[in-house]
Amino acid sequence: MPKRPGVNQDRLVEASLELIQEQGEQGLTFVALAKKLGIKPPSLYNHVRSIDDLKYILRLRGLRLLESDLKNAVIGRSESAALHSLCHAYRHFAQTQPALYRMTLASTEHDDADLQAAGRASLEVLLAVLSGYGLEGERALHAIRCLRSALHGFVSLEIAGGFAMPLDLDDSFELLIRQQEQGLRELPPRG
Amino acid sequence: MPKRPGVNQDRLVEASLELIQEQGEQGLTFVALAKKLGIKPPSLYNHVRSIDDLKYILRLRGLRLLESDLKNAVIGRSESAALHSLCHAYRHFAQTQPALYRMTLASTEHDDADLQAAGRASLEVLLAVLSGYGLEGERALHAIRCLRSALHGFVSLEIAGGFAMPLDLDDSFELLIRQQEQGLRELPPRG
DNA sequence: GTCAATAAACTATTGTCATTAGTTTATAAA
DNA sequence: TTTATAAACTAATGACAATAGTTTATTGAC
Repeated sequence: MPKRPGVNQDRLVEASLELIQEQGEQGLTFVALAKKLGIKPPSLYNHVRSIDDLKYILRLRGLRLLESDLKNAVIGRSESAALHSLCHAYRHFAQTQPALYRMTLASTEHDDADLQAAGRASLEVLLAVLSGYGLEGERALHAIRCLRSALHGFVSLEIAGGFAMPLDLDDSFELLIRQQEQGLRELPPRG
Repeated sequence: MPKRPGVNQDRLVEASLELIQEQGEQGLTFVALAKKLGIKPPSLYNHVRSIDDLKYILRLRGLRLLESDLKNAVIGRSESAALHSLCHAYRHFAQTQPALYRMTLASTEHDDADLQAAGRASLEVLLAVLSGYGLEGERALHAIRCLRSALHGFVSLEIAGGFAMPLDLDDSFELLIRQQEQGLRELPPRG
């Protein structure tokens, strides 16, 4: 029973993604969004509860897109091939949608169940890859934290312009992957 | 020739740090800041050019504090001891001043020379530690990028609440350090 | 086809910001 | 004591999110 089939939440999210793609997260305002959709700002409240609600929706969307990309990257691959493909997919996601990536990883008090579930889904993909290295249980979870840290750290520094030295970024990233793989093959002893 | 020795830029920065410590970056407004200082918002423009200018100043302050902490952490230490101490200092900084850490690493179009210099200073500390591992030149720079990525990734995920699994974070961080050290001792071959 | 229900748009308004312009005040030096 | 000026002030503007209340268009029942 849709009454006026103009704007719906999907179109709203789509337009929001375009906005942050063009102007970054700070370009995402109800004024700009309404203009892009051809309606007045207050009408947006028929589709989202608030601008924070909209950002939450985008965050969730980002997490799910990322998980989808990661899953596609490892399909039909295992061990080293899977790891490399996954790492490149992760970086590619952040490079092509930097604003969405930033929002996805933004901290929030809104620790929602859906949000956690979406995050856990990506974790499952990593776990599957690590099982190919014979890692399971707590050891695997600790290892995943290290891998996630390296990936997130690299791509967030990269899209923030944090790597200033005139040195090939692809080379650095390849080294990072090799180091991670080495860390998985021979988990260093305590000490 | 100070005319009215009330608020100056140092007190302003100090109050700003308290504000973001208490309420996060979004709690940093000229209204709140002026109230904390006992003046009216427009008076703040006698000490900073804009709120973005203030955030730039805080970013710079954060970078310099971080560098100072890192430097102190490695003084009188070398190789493994230096690396461990440095990593823990890095994490400690982010844990105790999460909002400032977040701002420090925030992306900016304001790619200022002072900002770059401050960032490079921390890099020098890392370089000094790596030289103890026999790493120099481009190899050292690539290795630094990996180390920075791991550190930044871990602490930013940690302060964002990104590690949801019920698993000791200190243990994960220790593993991360050991993996990084292993990566430095035996730089993995290409392929 | 008419009409009631309602989703989705609208107008008008409020409150919170950052920011600017112009004015007053207090201090330091002459 | 006077003067220059840094640093406060008042008043106002414009962007934004958000709310209240109103209108409009479409759907579905009759």
